[in-house]
Amino acid sequence: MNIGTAAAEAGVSAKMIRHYEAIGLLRPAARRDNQYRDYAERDVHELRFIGRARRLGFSMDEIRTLLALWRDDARPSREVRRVAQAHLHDLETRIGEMQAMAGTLRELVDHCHGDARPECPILEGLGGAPKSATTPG
Amino acid sequence: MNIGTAAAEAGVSAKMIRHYEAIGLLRPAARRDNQYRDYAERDVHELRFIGRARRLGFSMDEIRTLLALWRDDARPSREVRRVAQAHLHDLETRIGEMQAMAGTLRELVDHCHGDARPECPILEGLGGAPKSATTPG
DNA sequence: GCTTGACCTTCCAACGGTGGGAAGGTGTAT
DNA sequence: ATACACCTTCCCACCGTTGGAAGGTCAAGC
Repeated sequence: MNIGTAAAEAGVSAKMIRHYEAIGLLRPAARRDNQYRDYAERDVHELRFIGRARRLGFSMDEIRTLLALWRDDARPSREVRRVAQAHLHDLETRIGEMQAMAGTLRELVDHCHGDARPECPILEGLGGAPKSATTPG
Repeated sequence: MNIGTAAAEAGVSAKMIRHYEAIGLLRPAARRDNQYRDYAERDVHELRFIGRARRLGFSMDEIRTLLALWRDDARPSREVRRVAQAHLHDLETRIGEMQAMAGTLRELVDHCHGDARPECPILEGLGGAPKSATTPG
């Protein structure tokens, strides 16, 4: 199966497949006489694994680890769980940070009239005084 | 004031200040005789603006727009609000996507025993069948 | 045959935002 | 004088992905 077909079946771009191979995430694909990469069902399976992991936000390094565990029939599920949980924690942290951003931003947006007048709490919030001390009385 | 001092006061790295200048986000800084960049209070003010906007997740392009509006005393607050709201929407979308990721991941993690046994719903979830059709009965 | 178009190959560069570091000049304190 | 902290410009790296150039190959149609 050509790289394009494998890509379509796995839900990953051909470009990315070559990239994954280049960075050593995947073993070099088999080649036909014409140098075309040749993929079998099990390769597609692996690519699909990568695609799903990416879609869950795992980093390439994490995926590298997960792939190794996946290939090892005797891995302890403990190790897989550890990787996944670490990433989940990471995700939750980032979500929290973004929610804080969004909260602050929403507050600013909510206080802005959004009309033709120049007064704008958003810009004031961004450019305002750094410390609450030197506010003139 | 030297770039390091300005950086410290504004909460932005000196490296970044030079970068912002290089990409045209900031007007070229004044130079002393020794070629050192020289910053005044109002420059620091501007840098602080950028730093805050970055911390709220605005892109460089959005900040470029916001800076222009900020400098224009006659801008309609409507325009500022539009930019901020668009970014807020963007943030919320991304938060939603990450929450979806986290939700799926948590489900997988919760179903994994996480012990010495190799059975692992996490890997099964990542590598499992793509379509519900060809499941052998 | 010969052309067209879709596919494949490798290689190189870009994005956004930040940081690291080299190689050299300058300021200041002792 | 010497040490050290700071400044300058420059180029490179990260991450994951995409785009394109320049060329080879295959399958179709006429």
